[in-house]
Amino acid sequence: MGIYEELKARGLIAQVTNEEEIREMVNNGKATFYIGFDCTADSLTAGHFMALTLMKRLQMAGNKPIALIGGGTTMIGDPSGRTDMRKMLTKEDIEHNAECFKRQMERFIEFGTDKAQMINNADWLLKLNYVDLLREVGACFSVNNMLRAECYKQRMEKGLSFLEFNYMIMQSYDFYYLFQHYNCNMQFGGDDQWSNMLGGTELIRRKLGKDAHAMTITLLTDSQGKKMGKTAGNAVWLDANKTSPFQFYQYWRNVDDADVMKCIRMLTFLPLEEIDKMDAWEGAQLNEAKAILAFELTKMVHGEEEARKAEAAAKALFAGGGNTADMPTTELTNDDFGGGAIDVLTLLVKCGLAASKGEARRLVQQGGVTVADKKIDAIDATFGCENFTGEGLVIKKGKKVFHKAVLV
RNA sequence: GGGGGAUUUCCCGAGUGGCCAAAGGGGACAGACUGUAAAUCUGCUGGCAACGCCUUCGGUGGUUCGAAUCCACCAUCCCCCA
Repeated sequence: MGIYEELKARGLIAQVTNEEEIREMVNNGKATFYIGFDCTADSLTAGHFMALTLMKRLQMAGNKPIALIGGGTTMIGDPSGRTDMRKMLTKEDIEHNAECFKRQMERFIEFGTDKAQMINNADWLLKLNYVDLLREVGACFSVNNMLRAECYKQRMEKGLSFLEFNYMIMQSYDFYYLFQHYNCNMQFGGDDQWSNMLGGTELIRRKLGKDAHAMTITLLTDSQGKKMGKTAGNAVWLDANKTSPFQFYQYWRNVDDADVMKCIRMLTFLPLEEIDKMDAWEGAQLNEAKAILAFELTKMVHGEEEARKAEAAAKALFAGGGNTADMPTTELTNDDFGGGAIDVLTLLVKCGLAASKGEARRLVQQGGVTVADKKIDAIDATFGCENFTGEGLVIKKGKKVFHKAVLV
């Protein structure tokens, strides 16, 4: 089975410009493809992860990946799939973010002369001259067509600034540029990028009379149709400081039944035959599939050791037992124990388990707080400092949030 | 450039002088049930030294005993005409 068939079997392919030609290219390692990453934050997210795995898969099949850091396009802001305008980032922020992206990608994909390349589109986009650009590529775009593009649809109601309207042109220009200077003949991206990507192939055809290809990756959505990789509106980050390996593990450990197999298929590198066997699993057995998913992904992102730790921590917490070693910990000092003791509410706030004392109070009143295996039912409960020495005290908020407080 | 409309708590959205920390929904969080799942039901959702006090309804000033609500100016966005 060729890589193209494998991608298809994994459900990764959403749309392609020309299936026959693309299959031929990628299966024979003849593609030099790029995926763009706009640096809107200082860490990649679980959403980018799929693109990274795709890069890796294609690289393993002999194709040459180009990771394009969007130092230039981020200055504009992609309006695709958004209902509001992105916050404008400063140049300094963008450069900082680009650096962070670079470091994370390097850990994951092999870069080097004949391997993968990393390029920043700031190198050419920021130098563009407005009038020259208008004459060179502006003439090739039909505003009528652009307005019909799916990526602008949502914005026709709420308003679209001229700045963002130009995003498609910038992205198209990238492809045009890479095609000429890096022999890049294919672009990959999320399915929401389809119209932007077609802008590129169209530009190349018009300007150079040559064919370039585009393929989109199925967006990873849950059974409700929402994009995955977010918890409570916050992204699941690949940076261990922003989302700890344990939290990362837990995110995947807790996906819906309906989504596990899809995630395993799309995100892990487990052989397809193995996955096909797992397809028959149902009910509680899916719990095991979730553990596999979580372990595999944590291993890829944070390394095997961290993955084992996260797994062990999860087992210890949910299946009973002690291991508190890898639990998020708050260190308290004697100052926190004014009269030799600390009250629950303050403790919860100190540990970041509640944003305010009011919230802490609610948690306790609703029976959501357990300290050292005892449910706390009084909001005025206090704990003496002697409880926090040594191993410290384990605080449990709800069913899944564990935290440890120690006196130092 | 001219005319009209909008801006409310995490989000959507009611509220048009006191009864408003502000309806309703969504989301989040917690409880029950479970498999660390979903669905369902319940509670809860500004802060605090808490039957009270403080901060919030785009911004700044003003009218009033009293303003999310009225007035003025500013900002941002939308619609119509150019």
